[in-house]
Amino acid sequence: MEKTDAVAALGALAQHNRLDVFRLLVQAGPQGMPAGAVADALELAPNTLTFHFDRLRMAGLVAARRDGRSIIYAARYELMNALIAFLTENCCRGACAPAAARKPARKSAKVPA
Amino acid sequence: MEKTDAVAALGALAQHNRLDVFRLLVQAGPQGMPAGAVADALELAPNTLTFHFDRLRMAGLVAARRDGRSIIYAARYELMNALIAFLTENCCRGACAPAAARKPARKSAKVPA
DNA sequence: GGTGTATTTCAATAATCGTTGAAATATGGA
DNA sequence: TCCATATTTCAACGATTATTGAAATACACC
Repeated sequence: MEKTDAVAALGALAQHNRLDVFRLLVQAGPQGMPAGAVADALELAPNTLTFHFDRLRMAGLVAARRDGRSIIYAARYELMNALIAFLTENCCRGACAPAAARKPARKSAKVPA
Repeated sequence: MEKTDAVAALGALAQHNRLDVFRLLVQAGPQGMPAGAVADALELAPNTLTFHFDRLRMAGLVAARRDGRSIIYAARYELMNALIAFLTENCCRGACAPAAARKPARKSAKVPA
């Protein structure tokens, strides 16, 4: 991951509403959630939410697909893991060794339900 | 870690110069680096650097101590690890299980040199 | 085609952010 | 005390950000 991408991802997450949105999607799992459901859950105006979705999407943290009238947003775990790897990979000049100990989250996973 | 703290930490890292500063300190290890050395390494004006140090410090990502005329800044690995834990701990409703697999970086470590 | 729902676009606004320059403060040494 | 170095404070500026309201677009159903 490039530094510019990391700054973009960090900036996208560095806002209360967007962090809420992202964590909601992270918890929703790979199948994602319709925009309207996110709006209801977080009590955000639909246009405000579009603005935040855009920023998350441009940072690569979220993917969108249409399903009928709804647009389904889903977290992109790959990018979250890349960001975490970027933050830890140059740690301590080897004085502490967390990067190797970390296993990235699977890109996608079977949903229990 | 509270959401507000996470937003503060993410916001502190979401800027090119600050991300450079933080990563430089992360790589410098627990003993830290004088402000002037950081300014030289990144070619930043001293007052600009103070501004960024302040933001990193207020976010808890960096600690400062005086040594003679210099002020030594050091990364706070504990907070970096707390942030990573916060981002991953609610992941996927258990669909992927990265949080348990991650070991935090040690708070401080002996420096090889 | 027409209606209702879901989401996005656009324009406007206040608030915050990053950088600069000049001046101030703090420390160590002669 | 006086001087040089290291860092911080302050005021100002243009740029970006988050939110709002009104209008537009996209789709499904009748």
